[in-house]
Amino acid sequence: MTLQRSKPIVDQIKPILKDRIRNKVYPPGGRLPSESDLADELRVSRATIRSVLAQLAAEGFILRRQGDGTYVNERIHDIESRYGGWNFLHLIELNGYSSSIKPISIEQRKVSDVEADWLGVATDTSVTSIERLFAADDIPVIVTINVIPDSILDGAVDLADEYLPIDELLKKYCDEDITYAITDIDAVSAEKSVIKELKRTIDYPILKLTETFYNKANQPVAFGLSYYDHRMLRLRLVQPWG
Amino acid sequence: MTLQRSKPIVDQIKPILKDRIRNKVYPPGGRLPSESDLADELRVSRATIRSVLAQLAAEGFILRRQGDGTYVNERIHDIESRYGGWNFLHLIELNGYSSSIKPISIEQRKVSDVEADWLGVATDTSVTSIERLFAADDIPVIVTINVIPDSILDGAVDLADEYLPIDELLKKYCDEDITYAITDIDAVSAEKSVIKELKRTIDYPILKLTETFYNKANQPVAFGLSYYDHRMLRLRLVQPWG
DNA sequence: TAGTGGTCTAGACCACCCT
DNA sequence: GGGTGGTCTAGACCACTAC
Repeated sequence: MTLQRSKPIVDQIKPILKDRIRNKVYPPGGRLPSESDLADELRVSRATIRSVLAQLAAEGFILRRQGDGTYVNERIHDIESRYGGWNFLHLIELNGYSSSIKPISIEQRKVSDVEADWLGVATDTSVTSIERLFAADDIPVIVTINVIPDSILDGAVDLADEYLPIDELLKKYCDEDITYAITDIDAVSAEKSVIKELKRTIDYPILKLTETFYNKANQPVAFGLSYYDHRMLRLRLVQPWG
Repeated sequence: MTLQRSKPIVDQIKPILKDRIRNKVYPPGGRLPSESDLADELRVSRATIRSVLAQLAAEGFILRRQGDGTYVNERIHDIESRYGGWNFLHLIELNGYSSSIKPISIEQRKVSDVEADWLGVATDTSVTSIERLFAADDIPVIVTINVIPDSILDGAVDLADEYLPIDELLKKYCDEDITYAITDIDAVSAEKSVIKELKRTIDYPILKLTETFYNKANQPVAFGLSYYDHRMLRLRLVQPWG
C-alpha cells in the first residue's frame, strides 16, 4: 500500500478504512487500532489520521470515546442509505433492491415561477429540464425533475447522459462543482402528474424534496424537485449531536 | 477578550465568530479576515482557527475558497432553521414567530411495539412518555411524543421540566449525553389523534419524524415521534457537498 | 497507571486566485 | 508575486477510561 503525493492523503486513507469496515477487518461494534497505531501503519502523522477519523465519525460510521477507543458503529451497516450525497441509484442498491433509471423527458423550456425564484433568474429564462424515474426492483419510487439554466450549460445534454446524477451533469456540461445544497422537505398528496409516473393509488401522501444546488461562488446552478415514495425507500438522516 | 484554559479554545472562538457574523461585523457576502490574521488577533494557532472555520463551513455559515478567502454565506441568514440540533422552540423563533410550548401529557406506561423495536427493549418495558405541542404565533405546528425507558430514568420527571428539549431531559434525569440520532422522515395523512392537537382540516398531509437517540455507548436512550406541519415551518436541510 | 482520544502549537510546503 | 486557503508534520500536554 503506497500513498501518492498527488492526491490528498486524507482522501486516500478514508476509502481504505471504509473498506476495512465494510469487509469487517474491523468488525461491527469492534474496536479500531489506536490513532498512533494507524498513523504508524499508514506512515502518516497522527493529525492526518485524526482528520480521517473525524470525517468517518461525522458520517456515523465510527464512534469515538475518549480514554477508551474508536469503535465501528454496528447500527449503521446501511449508513450510506441516509440522505445527503444523493445518488438515488446508489441509495436504492444499498437498500437491497436492484435499481434502474428511466428517462421521461429532456426538454428546453422557460422556467416556471417557482424555479425562477429558487434559481434567482428572470421569469423568461430558458432552461434545460430533465425528468427521470428511479425504480427499485422495477417498482417506481422516485420521480425527479432537474433544471439547469441554459446560460451556464455548455451545449445540449446528450441523451446518453440521462443516467448521470445532477452533480456529474453539472461537472460535465458546466464545469461547475456543487459546494452545498439546500433542501426543503414537504409532504404532499400525490398529484395527478406524479401519480401517473409512480403508478400508485391516489390517496396516500408522498415526500416532496425541493433542492437548490450552489457552486463555489454561491450562485444557484441547478434546481430539483423530487417526489419520493418513502414506503419503499426510507428517507433517513443520521445526525451527529453537539 | 481573554480565553480561558478550562474550556476548549475552539468552543470559545466559535461563538465569537458566530456573533460577528450575526451582528454583521463580517457583513453578509463579505469576507472574513484571513486565517493568519484571525489567529494573530485571537492569540491562537492557525490550526485552531481552521478547526473553527471548518465547523462553521460545515454548518453553512461561511464559504471558503482556496486562493481567495472566506466569505459569509448571505443565503443562510436563517440557517439555524435547518434540521439538526433540534430545539423546536429555537427553530420557531428563528423563523420569525413567537414560540410557545404546551404540555399535553406526561405518563408512565408500557412501550408500544414500535417504540420497543426502536429502543431495543422488551415489549413490557415501562417508559415515561411526554407529549407536547409547539406553537408558532399561537398556531400549533408540531406535536411531539418523547419516550424514555424508566430503567434509565433517575426519578420521575418534574412537571416544571416539560419545556426542556429531549437532550436536556436526558442530561438532567439520566446523565446521558446524546452522541447521534437517526431520523426517518415520512409523509402521513393527519390522523385523528394528531389532527386534534394540530387543529387542522383533516385532508392534508404532514410530516412524521421518527427519531431514535443514542448515547456514547451506542445504546438507544430515547425515542421520539414528531408530527410536523411544514406549511408553517419549513423543514430545511443544508448539505455540504463532497 | 498505562493507554486512549482531545486539544493545541509552530512551522513547512503546496495549490490556487488575484492583480 | 503576494496572499489566501489546503495539507501535513512532529511534538507537546491534557482529560478521560479501563485495568
